[in-house]
Amino acid sequence: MLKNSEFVSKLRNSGLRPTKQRLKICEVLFNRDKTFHFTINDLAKNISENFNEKISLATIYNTVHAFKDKGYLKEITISSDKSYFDTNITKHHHFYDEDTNLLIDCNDNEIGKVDIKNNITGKKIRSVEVLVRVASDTQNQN
Amino acid sequence: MLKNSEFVSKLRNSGLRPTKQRLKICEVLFNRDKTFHFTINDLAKNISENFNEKISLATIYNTVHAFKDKGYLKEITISSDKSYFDTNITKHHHFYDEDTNLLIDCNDNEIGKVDIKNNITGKKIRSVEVLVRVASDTQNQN
DNA sequence: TCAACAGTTTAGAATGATTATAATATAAAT
DNA sequence: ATTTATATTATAATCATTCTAAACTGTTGA
Repeated sequence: MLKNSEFVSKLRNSGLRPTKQRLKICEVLFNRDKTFHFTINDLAKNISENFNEKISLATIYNTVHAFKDKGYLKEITISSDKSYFDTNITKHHHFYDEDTNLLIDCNDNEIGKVDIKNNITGKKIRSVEVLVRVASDTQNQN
Repeated sequence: MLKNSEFVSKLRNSGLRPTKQRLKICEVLFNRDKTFHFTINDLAKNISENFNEKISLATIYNTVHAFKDKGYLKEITISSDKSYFDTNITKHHHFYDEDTNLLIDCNDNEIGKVDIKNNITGKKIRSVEVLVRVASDTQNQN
C-alpha cells in the first residue's frame, strides 16, 4: 500500500504533474496487494461507482496511456476487441480463461523460460510474451 | 499451388457455398508457396489492385471470419489496433518486427517447446502462443 | 429445366471504441 | 501575484467493424 505522497513523487519523477485525477487513478490502480488486470472500461466503471468525483473518459484514456508510456502499466492484447492493462510490469506470462474472460499472471512455477534459439539477424529482442488460452473441457474448441 | 476445383470442395466440405467472391479470396490467400500474413486492409487492397472485379468490404470481412471459424486462418493480435491473419494454421510462434510491422513465423529451430508446468485446475489448454517483439538496436525501448 | 428456397453479396447506415478539439482550469515557475 | 505551460473536460470527429435489408446466386428436387 503506497501513500499519496509516494504517488506524487512517482508522477513528478516521470515528468507528469500530480493532478487530482492522476492521483485518484494511481490510488485505484496501485493501492493493492495483488496485480490488477483491467480494461479502460473496467477502470472508468470502478471510478464512477466508488467515488463521488467523476473523471472524464478522455482523462482516463490519456492517463492510462501516459502510465503505459512511462512503464507503470503493461498492455496485454487478447484479441482485436479485448485489450487489458496490467499493473504487474515485471516479465511474466499469462493464462487467459475464455470462460470467464479473466487474465491470470504466470510465474516461473507455471511456465519455464522460453528457449529462443535463433533471433532475426540485426534485431534486438524487446519482449517475449506467452499467452496460454484455457477453457473448460466441455466447450467447443476453435 | 491449389486448383480452383480444390477450393470448391474445400468450401463445400465446410458448408460454405463456393461463390465467385470466396473463390477469388481463396486464390489470393492460399495460392502461394509461403505463408501469408495479412490484415483485412491488406487483403482488400490486394484484391482491388490486382483484379478488375471488386469485392465489397463487408464480404471480405465476412469471408475472412468464416475462414477463421472454419480453421483455415489463424488470427494473431499484436496490439489493440493491429490484427493479422495467418494462412499457416499449424501450431507455431511469431516474431514481430516493430521497425517494419512484419510478422515472421517461427519453427522449432527458433523457439523450443514452451514448458507449461502447471495449468489452471479444471481447465484445458486451447492454445499456447509466443510473440517475440524485435526491433533494431538503435530504437527506443518501451 | 426451372421454380423455390436458403444462403450470399452489396451499398450504405449504424455502432462503438478511441482520439481530436478548443475552451476552461490548474500546477509550477518567475 | 502573474505568467506560462500543462491538464481536464464535454463534445465532436474519426475510423474500423458490424448491421440491415434489398437484390442476387447456388443448390435442390420436382
